[in-house]
Amino acid sequence: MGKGRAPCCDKNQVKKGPWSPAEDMRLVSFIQKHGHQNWRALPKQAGLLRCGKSCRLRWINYLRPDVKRGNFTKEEEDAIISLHKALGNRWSTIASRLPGRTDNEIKNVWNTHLKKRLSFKNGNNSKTDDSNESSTTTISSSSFSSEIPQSRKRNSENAHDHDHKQVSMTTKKPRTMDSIQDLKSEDSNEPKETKEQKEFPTSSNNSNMTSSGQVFVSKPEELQTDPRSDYNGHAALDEVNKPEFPDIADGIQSDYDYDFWNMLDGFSSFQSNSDLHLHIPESSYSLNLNDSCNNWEVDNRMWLRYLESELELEDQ
DNA sequence: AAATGATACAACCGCCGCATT
DNA sequence: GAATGCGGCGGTTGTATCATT
Repeated sequence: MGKGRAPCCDKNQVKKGPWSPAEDMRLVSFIQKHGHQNWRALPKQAGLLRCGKSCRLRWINYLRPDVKRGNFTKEEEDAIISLHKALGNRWSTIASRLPGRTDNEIKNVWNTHLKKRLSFKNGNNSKTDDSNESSTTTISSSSFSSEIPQSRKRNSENAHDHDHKQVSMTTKKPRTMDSIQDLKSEDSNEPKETKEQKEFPTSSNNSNMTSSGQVFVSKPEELQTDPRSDYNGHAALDEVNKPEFPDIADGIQSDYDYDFWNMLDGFSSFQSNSDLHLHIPESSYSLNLNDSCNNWEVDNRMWLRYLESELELEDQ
């Protein structure tokens, strides 16, 4: 290979930085319909001005239906610690043992909490940070469980007019995920990590996908939005439905209203009512794609409709 | 109230390994 | 067997937010 690798995408033609809600919706919508057999081709097909890798990453780390967010339990942390001891920085392998957790997230937790905590425990109380950490050791486990988050929760009133480029990074809105988590936790005890993880060593395999990558819908609640900003939901929905997405790089103002998240929180009820396949057991993976396709397409439409109605965006 | 530092985490980058041609 | 394409992985960076001074 003397020529070196061709870049995976034309860096000048792709958008970088945080994902806007509209992009998220578009990606979710596309994957729900078509799966993700080819990441490289996906952005084009979906009308996204993104690198395929970026799409993949966004999907795996954030938009996947079964991605668990926040609320690292003590057990999970302990598992990470012991797995890291055994495996080292093989985050994806570690992630495969922790259903719903992504390698990226685990990596972050390790780097920001566990590593410090361990070094402190090991007597490396090298001072400030560690002592800090010690006082917040509760944090590490519960930092993700809603104690700390309180403090880190975005304050919707603080709206400065930030460039929307930080939307997703800052719109973690982690706690809104709790509602999902509740739903998910219903079957979180399923033998996921046993069979699945042996067969599917990578973190991406936790998702409710068929072998072709098609996905049983979740609500795009995972969408990162900025509660501070005044999101134009209609625009986002329009974008999703548009065949082309030419100006996504600049055209989408990813501004959500904080209420939007509350609304999404409430969505769980809708979801359960509508039999949305938020958390399909592994056995469902074997379902015939065509059979399930229509169902979740309908679900998807239902979700969009619900969203529109909640946003009062229904066609008038 | 403002400035500064620390923290958290989403996203990017580059490399590697496998599959295909 | 070599070249190429793609997905995946791990390390690192950038920046919003919170805490402290």
